[in-house]
Amino acid sequence: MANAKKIAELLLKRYPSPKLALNFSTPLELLVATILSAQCTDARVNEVTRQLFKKYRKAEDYARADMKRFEEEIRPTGFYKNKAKMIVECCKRLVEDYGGDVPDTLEELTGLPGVGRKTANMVLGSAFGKQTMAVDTHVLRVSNRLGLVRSDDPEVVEEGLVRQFPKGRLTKINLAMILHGRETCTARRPKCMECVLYKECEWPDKTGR
DNA sequence: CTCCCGATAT
DNA sequence: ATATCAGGAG
Repeated sequence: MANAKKIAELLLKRYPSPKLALNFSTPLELLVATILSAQCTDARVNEVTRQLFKKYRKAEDYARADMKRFEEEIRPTGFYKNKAKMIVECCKRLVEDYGGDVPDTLEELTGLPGVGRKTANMVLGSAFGKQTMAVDTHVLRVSNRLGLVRSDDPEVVEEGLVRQFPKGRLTKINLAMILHGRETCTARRPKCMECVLYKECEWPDKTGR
């Protein structure tokens, strides 16, 4: 079993104040941006939301959106028909059940259309200041390579990481892991030689490059 | 399990 | 040419 305490310490030293690369200023904006980010780079999401957030400011705005127009507005993020439907349906529900506000519990968030566990944890952690571990593709990969939790089931990884890391720093560690996965422990050609976790890592395929 | 979707790195 | 990119629904 990998040394979670040591890994957390090194990770936070490398990323002292890690933040999401997604641009947002409200829980609703983060919710929309996170849905758009599925299988898409954060840079592209930010390009799209820069325009989108000027036009759609409240859940009511999305709930009333013209589907065809909205699909075109988010098209570059891919999966645009699904995402458009998810966001609009989700916001209709926000209006009907939550007075247009974004709820702040895991149960309520995952009950919304288009909102899975990863999206819910991301919103809770970065928009509501709660301590959560959102397991996306980066966290999944980094956790498995390090040997922290070996599973391809995001929920299993989440529970394992929550158990091993200090509760009060979960969100920071979460964001640091995401940055580490994006910049260093990349899916293709990870930069093992510049990795601050090299000595803690149990991955057998560490390239010598 | 498949499908949704386009762009980019390798 | 193929894997992958801040996933989730049916």
